[in-house]
Amino acid sequence: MENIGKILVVDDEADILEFISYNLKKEGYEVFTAANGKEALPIAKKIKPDLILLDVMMPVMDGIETCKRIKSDSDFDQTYVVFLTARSEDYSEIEGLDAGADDYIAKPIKPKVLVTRLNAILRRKIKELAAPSIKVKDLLIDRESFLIYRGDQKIQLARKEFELLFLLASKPGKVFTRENILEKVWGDEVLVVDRTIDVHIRKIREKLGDEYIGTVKGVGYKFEI
Amino acid sequence: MENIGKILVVDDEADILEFISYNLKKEGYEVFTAANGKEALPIAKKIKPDLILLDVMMPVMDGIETCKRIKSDSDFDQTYVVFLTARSEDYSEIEGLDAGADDYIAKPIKPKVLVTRLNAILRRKIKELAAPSIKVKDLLIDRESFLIYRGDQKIQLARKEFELLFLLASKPGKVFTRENILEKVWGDEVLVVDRTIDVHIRKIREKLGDEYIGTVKGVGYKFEI
DNA sequence: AAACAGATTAACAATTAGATAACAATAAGG
DNA sequence: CCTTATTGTTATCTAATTGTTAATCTGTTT
Repeated sequence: MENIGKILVVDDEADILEFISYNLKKEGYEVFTAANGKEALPIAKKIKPDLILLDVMMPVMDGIETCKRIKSDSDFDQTYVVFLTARSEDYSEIEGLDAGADDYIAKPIKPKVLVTRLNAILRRKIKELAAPSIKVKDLLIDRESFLIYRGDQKIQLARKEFELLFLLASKPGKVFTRENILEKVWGDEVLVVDRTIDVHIRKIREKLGDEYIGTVKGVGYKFEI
Repeated sequence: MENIGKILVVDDEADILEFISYNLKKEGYEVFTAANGKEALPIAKKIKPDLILLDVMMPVMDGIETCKRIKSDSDFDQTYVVFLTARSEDYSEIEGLDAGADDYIAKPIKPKVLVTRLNAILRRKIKELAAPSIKVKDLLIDRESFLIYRGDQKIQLARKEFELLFLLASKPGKVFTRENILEKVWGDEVLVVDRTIDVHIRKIREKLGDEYIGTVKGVGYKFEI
């Protein structure tokens, strides 16, 4: 569960703080905590979290206000803000998104949901920050245009195919297990069957030729060096 | 049956404690015991067990709570937690896995099942922690790519062959008995005949040459230093 | 040297994993 | 809303891996 990402959790209730903290740590995140907005800001400044999980209702400085301050600070351009909101206070949902939040999660919090959503958000972020293009062998795999260049030939892959190739090519030679691939390309919200991967591999091979992706029976696939 | 692994067993019933303890010791594990969660934590802190076997229903501090505390402590990142749960309380199964348990075993406990499951779990763990590549003699045995490099020559082994070579090479010079090898490479769920190992050894020798794996008659095989 | 124990080896059988094709469901675009 | 492309599933086929058996070989012991 090698997972990158620092998360700052802000809530005034110690129980909830602990509960969330525990669940996120389990997932492999580095977790920091603060009891209210006022406390949170300096901590955030210091640790530069990838994501801030913010309770809307807090004494001293509420979530909305905190979010506004965060979002107006260019230090936090790369930081996602996710609100925690009681289901009934749907008004805060609106206002929260107005204040610049990237997502919100309703209480009561279910660990699975929490983890899944945050994983999804952070995966998106990581992907955006990832190298925009990879050069391997005679290929240029370009995220910007979602095209594969070989010499002056342009090859168009469908999105999933592209992501899959991109993953394999990100570490040529390394064997990725199907589990690996599912987690990285599909994410853990989705449930797809192993054969699906095989089929996408085949599609890629059809378009590019067989020489790029190798099969290691009983283990997985790799980009051939 | 030189088996690595420290196990802490936590249950309030002395009978069960003794029963489990006896069966695990027989298997070669170092076994420690505690009567409840409160007792267990300091012991766990001290001995750093590889696995904690935790009864769900206990006075003083129940399994779920204990598990949560364990899992929120980074000291125990490398520790597996397995629940013991009466079949009927299937609710605890859910909650237990939520609390971060890695597996659970239903009572009534059958020694075979217990031992088999724990072996499997610990084997997985050991594999995860294993070095990704081994250099011996003129070989580089690489888990990332599942390839053997000799100079700039790449040699592809089938999976079982690879695992077998990897095992032997993980401790060059040490003689592994067939029993050893079966346990580590095949796992004890599977039942294969001894000659199978011989055949795999032969296949490896065919691909790599005879100079790497030595036979110690009446004992087993080793990687020649 | 005969008898034995254990290892090697070849030939074969069983199993399993992956490739592939055809199809179904879903999403995207006009 | 219809059409098309993408994405996902399933069933079948193929090939490689894995496992078994039995004959042979090697070395040891008596």
